[in-house]
Amino acid sequence: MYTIGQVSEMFDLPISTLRYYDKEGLFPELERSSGIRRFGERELEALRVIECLKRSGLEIRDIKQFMAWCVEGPSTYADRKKLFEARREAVEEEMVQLQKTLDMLKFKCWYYGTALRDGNEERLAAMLPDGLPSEIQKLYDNAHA
Amino acid sequence: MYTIGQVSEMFDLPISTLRYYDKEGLFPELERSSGIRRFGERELEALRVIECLKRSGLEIRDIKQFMAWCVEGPSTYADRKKLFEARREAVEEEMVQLQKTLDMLKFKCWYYGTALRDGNEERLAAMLPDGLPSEIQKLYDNAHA
DNA sequence: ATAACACCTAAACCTGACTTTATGTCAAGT
DNA sequence: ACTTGACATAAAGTCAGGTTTAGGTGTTAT
Repeated sequence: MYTIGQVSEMFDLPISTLRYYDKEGLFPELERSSGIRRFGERELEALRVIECLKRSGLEIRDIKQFMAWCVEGPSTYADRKKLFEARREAVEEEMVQLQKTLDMLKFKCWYYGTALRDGNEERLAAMLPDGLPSEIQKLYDNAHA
Repeated sequence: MYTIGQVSEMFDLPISTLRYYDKEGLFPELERSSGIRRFGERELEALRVIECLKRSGLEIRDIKQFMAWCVEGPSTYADRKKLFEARREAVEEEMVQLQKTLDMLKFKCWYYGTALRDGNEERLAAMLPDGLPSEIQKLYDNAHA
């Protein structure tokens, strides 16, 4: 069992954040001894899941719902599975978007590298929108698709 | 040249958001005729860049800085290039994180699919942390790395 | 015994990115 | 003339996700 300070160190999260999560119901079975929170393996696993669901874009209130399902037992397995499937789809879509973003950024890196060497954007302006070197053209097209 | 309403439709952004961007200095050379904003090709390209930089995680105030550099001219090519290189690194790192997140989500999908078929988590508990089917073990390990 | 720590709560505060509200201008259609 | 619709502004409001503050408890080191 760990104190809030130890968990804070382990997960590199401010103590205030852990207390906030607790207040929001993210550790529904957290134990206390004379007022002091005692974090067990259950709460550590909860934190791993919280970080995962947060990165997937889920809001705190929905993470709370998930934690409530965990307490409720086997009758909620289907709900929990559906939640993870939905998050999986959301993250896959997000990665597609990020790949486009990345292509735009790579294009802009090339663009300003070229502008810097040329000292102006005149040659570049003449190449747009489809007279670019083929590797660069791919980035440009993908980013603007 | 387009009105704010036309741009709102083209980019599927609320008019209020476009006015907010303008107020924040994201269209530093935006023209007006008798008080009415006239968006030109310059502003449309600015909006494309804004969406890209926002998806990369950049804040409005830093996007404003970039737009100011664009007005300043060729002397800021190096700054602009550095900005895009930094965003590129940030997005690449974000994709690594998202891939881990995705592996965790896939693992949880499998986990709850199995729990649902079993009706409980007992068999699963016995498999953790390293007696999982090898495909699943990979997801689990990567997610927890 | 007193100071230093680590913990506790409730409530106020903060930030970023918008959105809403209240009010007003102006051109076009009936 | 008057209503409608698109535009404008300034200022206030909203929301998520924390963080900070103010005040208190309980154990340990000097």
